[in-house]
Amino acid sequence: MTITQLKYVLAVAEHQNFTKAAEKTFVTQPTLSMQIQKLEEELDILIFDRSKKPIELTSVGRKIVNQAKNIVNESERMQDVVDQEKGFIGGEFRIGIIPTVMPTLLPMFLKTFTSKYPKVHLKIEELSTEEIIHKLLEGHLDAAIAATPLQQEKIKERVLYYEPFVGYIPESHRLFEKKKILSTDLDLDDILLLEDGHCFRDGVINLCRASKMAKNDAFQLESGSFETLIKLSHEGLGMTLLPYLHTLDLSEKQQKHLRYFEEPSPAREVSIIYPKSELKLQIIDAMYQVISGIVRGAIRFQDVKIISPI
Amino acid sequence: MTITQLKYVLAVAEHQNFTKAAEKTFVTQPTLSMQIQKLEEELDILIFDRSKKPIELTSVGRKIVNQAKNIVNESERMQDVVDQEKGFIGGEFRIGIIPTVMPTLLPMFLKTFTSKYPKVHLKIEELSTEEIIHKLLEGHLDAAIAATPLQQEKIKERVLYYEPFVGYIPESHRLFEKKKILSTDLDLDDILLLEDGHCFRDGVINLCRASKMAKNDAFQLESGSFETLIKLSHEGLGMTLLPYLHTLDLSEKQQKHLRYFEEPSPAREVSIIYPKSELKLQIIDAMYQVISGIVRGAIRFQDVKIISPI
DNA sequence: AATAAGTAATAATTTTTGTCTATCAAATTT
DNA sequence: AAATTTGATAGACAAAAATTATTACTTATT
Repeated sequence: MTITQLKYVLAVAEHQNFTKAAEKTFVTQPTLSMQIQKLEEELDILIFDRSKKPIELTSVGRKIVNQAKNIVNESERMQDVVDQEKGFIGGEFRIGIIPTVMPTLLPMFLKTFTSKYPKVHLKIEELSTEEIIHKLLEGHLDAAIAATPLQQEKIKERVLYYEPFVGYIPESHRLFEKKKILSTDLDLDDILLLEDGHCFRDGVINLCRASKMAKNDAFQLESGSFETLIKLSHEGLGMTLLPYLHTLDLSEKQQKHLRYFEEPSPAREVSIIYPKSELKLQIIDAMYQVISGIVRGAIRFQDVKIISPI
Repeated sequence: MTITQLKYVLAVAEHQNFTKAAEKTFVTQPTLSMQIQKLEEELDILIFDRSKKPIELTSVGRKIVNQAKNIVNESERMQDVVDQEKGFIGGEFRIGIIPTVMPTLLPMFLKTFTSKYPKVHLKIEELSTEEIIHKLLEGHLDAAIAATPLQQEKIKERVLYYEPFVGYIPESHRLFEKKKILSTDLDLDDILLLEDGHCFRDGVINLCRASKMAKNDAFQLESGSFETLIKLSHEGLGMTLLPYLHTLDLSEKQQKHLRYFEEPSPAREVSIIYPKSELKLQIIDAMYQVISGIVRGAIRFQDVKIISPI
């Protein structure tokens, strides 16, 4: 059994076709046929059911593919181990970002980062906190940006910035006339929330819980984007809360609806998180430096009270 | 990079000597030299410091060896995956057993098991619960026998038997005259305990805690074996508690000092535990059958109250 | 200091393996 | 029925891995 053979198996399993898999692996089709046959012979099982069109995995085949993924994955980390030691900043870097951070933070640092570290090939994915934790632990991500603290034993956190919550209040709302708002002013029943799965939603709920136990009505409008929430808010359906960086993109007209909290303002903690194995720590360091440098200009320091995202 | 090269690296790292490693891997020494050089060239680092005698790993080398272990380990599991599917019962089976179970249970089932499943090559290690959990998760063990429940997310448990605690009371002791004892009779301050690290010790402490919060004196005799505890007990240093199976080996004279608990007797739950990946499930099944069959004859069913081992 | 033993690297050679081109056979599509 | 797609097979060849033989160096031993 060789790593090459396993890669061939993975390619064929993915494309369900020897010829296409051969192209992708830059060898000829007979090479794949023979090497896979050799592996099947060695293990004394059939990995593929070639009678089906397109080709299918056998039931053992599926398990073998899983194990092959493990092996190939681990083998690809060998180069990371070496890069780590050399202090080389480059190679593939897979990073996950939660949806409520993605659109504001990404444009801010992406250009700077890629021009400063051209050898790093970024692969960015928008993922929920839950998916991020899972993928970090499985080794499918090198790092992620998420709201913290997460209290995950095998994941390290490095705080990038504290992002205050800002109220967005429609003119009809009871809080519109106030200059500054307090967390005790909030009532979960008239706050528009993001849909389930967003940790910013959970943060808001925690914030309200902290002041008073507001009952969550069965019927409540929820949306996947802040833009929609703002529009719904204008329809008089209630106020909403935005993360500070999002408020920077609003029109002047919209800015008039913003109401900041009295200090200490409730805020979310946004961190770069990564597995304790600390592979690619140099790239993580580099990204930390770039992002915190940029955000330092965008968020003035203030006294905040961190709201848990979970 | 090939799996073979990694195996060569591991062999040299283990023996700190190319020639010996070559013998162990059944190739000639130049083969190792060349293949390892090739790998070093590919990764563009030195794995071994050949100037030292005996040869040493470089600092990158150590990390590479770690990663190589991962890869080789995973690759060796491929055969397990296949065996699993074929229902083949054989191959290497690495099992860990806690010290307080080892001497009583092992002789009971070992003969039966090996004669029933001659193709299984058992590798048995005596380990603490902590070490067992660690090794199971790292893939260095296929299964283990330990006191449960452990509430480990990634480990499955299958109860083998419930083993009552039995008091061993010296003649001078206040409880010697009682026919049956109660957990409320116990006082941690006059019970001889195994030394730290044994989960049976923790079980006893939990049992006493459950009845009353006895203060643990600073000076307390502790030992690594029940045999010593019994001797110490005879010296009038206090009573002790034994797991039921241990009491079967005692002399008639010693048996006179045994005092059983009123039902429901406190007991420990002993289980065979294994990773959720469930490789080698057939062998685990087989072992479960053999052990629980044997123990069924040795421990009569009774009403018990399980004491947590952690 | 000379010699022997041990150890890893190197060179030359042989063996094995991986890949390629060319071709075939079966299945699928037109 | 013909054409196309797809995977298996055969033979040739190059690359890679392993072997034997040898060298260079270090460490013990006399």
